[in-house]
Amino acid sequence: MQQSIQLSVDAVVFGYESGVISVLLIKRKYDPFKGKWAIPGGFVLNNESLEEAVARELREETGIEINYLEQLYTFGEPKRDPRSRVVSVAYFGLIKPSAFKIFASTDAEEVQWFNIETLPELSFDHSEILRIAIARLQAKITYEPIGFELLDVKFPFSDLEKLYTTLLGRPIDRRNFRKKILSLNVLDELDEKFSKGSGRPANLFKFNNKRYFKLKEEGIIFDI
Amino acid sequence: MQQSIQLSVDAVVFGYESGVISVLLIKRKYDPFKGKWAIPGGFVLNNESLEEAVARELREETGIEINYLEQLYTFGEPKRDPRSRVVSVAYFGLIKPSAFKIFASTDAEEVQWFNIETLPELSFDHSEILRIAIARLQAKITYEPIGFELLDVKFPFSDLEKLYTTLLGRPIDRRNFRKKILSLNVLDELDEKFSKGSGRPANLFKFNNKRYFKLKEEGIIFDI
DNA sequence: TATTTTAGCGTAAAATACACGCATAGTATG
DNA sequence: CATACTATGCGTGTATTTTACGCTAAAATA
Repeated sequence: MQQSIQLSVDAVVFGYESGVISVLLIKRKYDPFKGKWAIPGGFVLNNESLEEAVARELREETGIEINYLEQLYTFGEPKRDPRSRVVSVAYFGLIKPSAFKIFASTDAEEVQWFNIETLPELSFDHSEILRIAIARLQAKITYEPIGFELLDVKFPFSDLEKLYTTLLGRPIDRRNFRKKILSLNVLDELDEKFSKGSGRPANLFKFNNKRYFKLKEEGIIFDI
Repeated sequence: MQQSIQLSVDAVVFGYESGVISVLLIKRKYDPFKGKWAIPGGFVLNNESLEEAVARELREETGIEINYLEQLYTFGEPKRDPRSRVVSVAYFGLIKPSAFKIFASTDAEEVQWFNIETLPELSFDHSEILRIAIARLQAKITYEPIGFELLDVKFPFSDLEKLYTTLLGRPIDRRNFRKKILSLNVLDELDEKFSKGSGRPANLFKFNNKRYFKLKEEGIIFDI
């Protein structure tokens, strides 16, 4: 018997801006689930790798170019797509929403960032995919430094702190957090001050790419 | 253009016995790579889930029944199969080799346990798959208790210790290891002694299933 | 009975995590 | 221009965990 399974890829892209974690969704232009929100994605072409496929679909549907997407999980329940058997390899990425202008095209009627606290109803099993992606994101910050992809190039320390409190969903001791992060030696302190309104102006920091990515590869486990 | 991609599953099954970690491989009966060793696996049927497919292939080719296989990674490079485009979802499992009698059938001409230190040349990109699986196994023991699946029901503490030294590839302090593991409260000490040759006989332990699986779900991180 | 072998307990030192006080450098206000 | 206010950033003591390692116990073997 001939196998008749189709293969797709999906991209869960998270963004962070001033205390809010959001995810990029598209409104589907065609059936099934026409007019409903979904994770960007689509079918893999015969001669492209999975990574090429997911980067292409993301670019086509949302306008976002992302250079690093990590494989999340492969979803293959026989009935997950009402049309036919579709197995989907989900990917996972982080960006600064401000760094890209999003625009809908091809299969997407609309593109929008959604706060992960207030998600709309989703197509297919995309709620499940998103649930797993959010769990991965939260697990990730306990074994990898995160921030480079989500923060501006230059940022005050409090931005990083806020990112972590948001991701962890609980307050952290500012003083101990600072000590721990600085001891990792992945931040370079700049000679620039930054002030937003009242309060003592903060020094700006930037990630030291080399040490940052070295640390990520080593997979440092650090409890916050 | 019609998509023409085939979907397969592969199962990397690790076993442990007296200081040796091994992996289950089959010798391929048909081309491509006829007569070469490979990870067990095969094509997904139209109406079965990925988990059902991998369990079935493993049973058919090797005789092993395994109830828990964890998804490892999906491999989708266009040229990984010389015949046509085949994307494969790889799974990962642990068993006690002694608990099953292996026998080759269907696509397998032979089945055999191989010490992971002395692997033969493998078919397709299976060396790459195995490399990733071994890395996962080694990472896993630092954040999850492992042993239940790999040891006998009743075992002396030194068996667990030996398993860990083997997996970690380095010696560990026996006294501290014992304290750490016992403090997890997943072992029940039995009133049975066990002696293999000279030396003081050891008490036997067994895993307390309930607490063991509870701990696994919580995903305890413990440095050895 | 002495020796060898493996099991298993305890304790001190070092490292790390945790809690929290307070000076500092700006802005806002009367 | 003094005073309050706000957020940054440094330091220090204490609890907890990790690490190192000494030593006794129980059995097989010589």
